[in-house]
Formats: sequence, structure tokens, C-alpha cells
Amino acid sequence: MDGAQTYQVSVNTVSENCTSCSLAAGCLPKGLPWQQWRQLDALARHPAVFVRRQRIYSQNAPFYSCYIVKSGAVKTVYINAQGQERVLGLYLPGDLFGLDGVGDGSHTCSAQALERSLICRINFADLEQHMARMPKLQRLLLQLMSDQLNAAHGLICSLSQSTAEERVVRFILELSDRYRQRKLSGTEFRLAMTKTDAANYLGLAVETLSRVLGRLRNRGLIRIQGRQLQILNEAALKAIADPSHIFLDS
Amino acid sequence: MDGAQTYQVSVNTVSENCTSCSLAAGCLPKGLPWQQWRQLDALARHPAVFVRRQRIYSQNAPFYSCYIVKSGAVKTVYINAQGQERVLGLYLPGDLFGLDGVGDGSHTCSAQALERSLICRINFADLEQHMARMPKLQRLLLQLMSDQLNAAHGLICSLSQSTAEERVVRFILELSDRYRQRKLSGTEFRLAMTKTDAANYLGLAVETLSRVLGRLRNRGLIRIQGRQLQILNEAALKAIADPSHIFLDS
DNA sequence: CGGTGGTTTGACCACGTTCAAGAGAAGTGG
DNA sequence: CCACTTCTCTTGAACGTGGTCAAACCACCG
Repeated sequence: MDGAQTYQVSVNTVSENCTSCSLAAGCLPKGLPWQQWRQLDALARHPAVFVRRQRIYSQNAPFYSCYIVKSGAVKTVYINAQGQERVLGLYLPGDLFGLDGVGDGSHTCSAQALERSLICRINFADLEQHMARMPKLQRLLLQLMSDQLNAAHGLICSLSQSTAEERVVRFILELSDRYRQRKLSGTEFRLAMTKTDAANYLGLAVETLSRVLGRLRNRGLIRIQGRQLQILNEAALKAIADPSHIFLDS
Repeated sequence: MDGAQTYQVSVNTVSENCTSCSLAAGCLPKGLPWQQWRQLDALARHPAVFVRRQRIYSQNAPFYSCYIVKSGAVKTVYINAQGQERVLGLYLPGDLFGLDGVGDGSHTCSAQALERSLICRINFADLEQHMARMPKLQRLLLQLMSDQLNAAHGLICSLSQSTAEERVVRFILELSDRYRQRKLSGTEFRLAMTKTDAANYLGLAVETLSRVLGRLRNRGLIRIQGRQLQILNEAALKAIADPSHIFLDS
């Protein structure tokens, strides 16, 4: 019915818990005291492999868990009544996603792996119980939700007040930041999504994104081949993204 | 510097706590057991009057509290580097706002009263302590944040995939729903914001909003005089807002 | 009253979409 | 390994929605 979304991939359990997980760095418990982290350890029991396009959860499905990206990348999408997709979020290693379902107990969007990814599942009921005992965890959850809300607000501002070029440049710089936060190169990286998805996320037609990227390349600001992107002139990009110095136009 | 935003209105304390508050219905504690509600009572100590345009909190100010609208209406706005405003949210009686600051400890947007309003302030540190003891309150907070995130996502979808007319109609229907939830008329109400603000919220120019409303009026779907709005043909509006039945066009 | 903030209407134009066609990349099976 | 399909990306041309600018109107308030 629904496209070929119902894969049955062998879900390899990578490790039974956090303390023995080789990917523990950059995970949710970061920032928690060691003792509390060990308590939390029991929660994230099911790191699993998802292949490209495989769904992690589906829109309208009952909400039981949230998830953490250990490796790879994940997008969340909302599908409206006409079947159009709208990309709402991009999640990279260390990011938490899936809390959209807390509101009314069912997920309001779907989550899909963009490439082969390792994903940890955290049972929300367990998480809630631990939150009550761990003030730092409680605070952390609220902060993460607040961060996501602020990210959404940023997107809203971009969508309504910015040109295609500004949006694209801001997207590039946002990715750059996020890779840098992960101790990866902020000047040369691979776009996690297809350009179709990226355009959708930015509220643009693919053609527009393609043209804008071409223009940026012609001006010598970036180098782009396929999904491989290199930032050549970060200062110029920042000037485009945040046009507050109008005085040196000409 | 900043417009005439630094009012010093006499802040009339309406009642010292929730149990003695005449407006307690429709407040945050709703859904909590009586006993827990009484515990929470101590938190919301400062219901205060705000006049039209008065700021409740300012962008970049340190985050200490969140707020509940008891009466009136509030908008949240983000002001970018160029000084442009962007309306992010509209809050009606019973709504909680101000949690945008949890993320990094300072508010990411400002909140302004749209008309004379009663606002309760809740100290966040106190709220957090009570959350730890009251699982239902903990859940409630996460739900409220999730609801706001979902609202933002809805706006994102509207902004990128809908025509001006669809957005306007959806806005009208959303208001209708919210008034109905508050046991008020869902077919005849007053727009809480100016049309300038409403257009901004919808990512449109004021002129466009004005034209679209005029068109809807000419087609006999609504009646509008100033900010007073009456829905005449709800079914037709719903058909516009959610164009999934393309087959009976003509 | 004049003044200010909000709203309406018209004319014009630009940005980004849509449609169309083709090239390139990637995945699948013989 | 190549031929095949399918998905992704690029480029061009034409169109249209909604923005911008300008002017006038209106309501409310001091």
C-alpha cells in the first residue's frame, strides 16, 4: 500500500546496554553524573541497524519510545492528506528524536533512516520513571525539547522571511556547525539527505536548490560534486545568511 | 531605543495563589489530582495585569519563569538582526508559554500582551522541583512542549506547501477550534491579533491577507468587519483547508 | 480635532514554481 | 561485468502567486 516500507531486516543488536556500548560517546546521558548514567544504562537496550529508507516509526503509530542516533542519519517527515511529504527534521549521531508523540500518545510524523544507521530505542515509560529520580535528566529532556522547538522556530522564520539563497546558505552553515560540534570537519562534508529531501526541508523546489547551489559554486563560495560539499569562503556565506551589514552593498 | 516598551504599569496582584483564584478553571494544573493540585498551588503566585503591547519577557533575557494566560491574549515574536519581527505563537486563556528559554537558559523570543491580559508567572525552579514529586505534572510539561512542537511543525508545513488562501482558511479554522475548546462560539469571534500580526504569523504580506479575506467574504464563506469574524460556511472552508477531494471541483 | 496605527485597493514586478527534457548516478538481475 | 531500470540531479523556458510600493481611507484616542 504504502510504498516498499515494510522491510524485515535482521535487527542486529549491537550491545545490550550503554556501558558496554562502543558508541557511548555523544549519547543522551552526556552531562549526567557517572552514577546516574549507570542507572540510566538499563534503559537503552536495543541499539539496532536500520537500512536506507527503513522506517523507525510511523506517523499515527502509538508512542512508546524515543530514539537516539548512534551512527548514520535520520529524517522525520510529515505526510499530509494528499500524500505529499514534508521533511521536518534531520538527526545526526547523538541526536534524540521521537518525542513528537508525547503530546497525544501517538507519533505525528514518521522517522526514516537516510543511510545505514545505528539507532538506540529508549522506552518512554522507563525514561519517565528515571526522570523523577534524576533531576538532571528531567532538565535535560526539557532542554532537548526546547532546543527542537527553537530549531522549528528558526525554520519558520527562514521560511517566511528569507530568500531561497539565504535559506540554502543557512542550511549549509547549520550543517557545518553540527558536524563541527561532533568533532568532524566543518568545511568539507557529505550532505546526509538527497537534494530532493534538502529542498523539501527548506521549502523549495529541487530545481531552485540546484540553481542556487550552482550559483554559489560559480561565485567560488563552495565546491559541490554530488553530495560532497566543501565550503571555500565561509565569511561570504555568513554575510549572505545574516544580511545585517547593508552598508557595503554596491 | 526599542519602541515604547518599558511601561511601568501598576501590577495588580489578582490573587495570591491558585486555590483562591477565580480563574482557576482552564489552568495548567487541570488534569492533576486534587491533592497534587494543592501542592502546586504555591507556585503560581503572581497573576498580574499586562496592558496592550506590554512585554511579559524579552528576547535574550535570562529564563526564570514560564507563564499562563488567565485572560486576554499573548503573542510571542522573534526579532532578527535586521529588526524585523516574526510572530511565532498566539496564546489564549489557559495556554502556557515561555518555555522557549529552557534550552540554554535565556529566552529566544519576546512575549507581548495583545490586549489587557491577566498572566500568571510560575517560577521554573519551583516547577522543576514539583515535577520530580509529581509524575503527572512531569508528563504534563512534556506534553505541553510536544504540543507546541507539533504546532510549529504544522506551521512549517503550511508555510512551505500551501497557498495564501489555504493558510488563511486554516488559521481561521484553528482559531475556531481553540475558541470552541474554551466553550466559546466557534463560528463568531474576534481576531485576537491585528491583521498585520496575523499576516506576519502566516508568513504573508498584510495586503495579501486583506485580499484573501475580501475574496472569502465575496464568496459568502465568512463575514468580517474589522476584527469581528463570522464563519458562514464552515464546510466550504474545511474543503479549502484540506484539498484532498479534488474530484468535485468545477 | 489632528494624529497615529491599522486596513484596503490598485498597479507593477520579481522570485520561485512548474513543466519538459535530458544527463548522470546508483541499484538490480542476468 | 554489463545492460537495465529507477532514482537523482541539472538546465532551460514560461508562467503565476504573492510581494512591494504608493495612496487613500478609517477608527480610535488623546
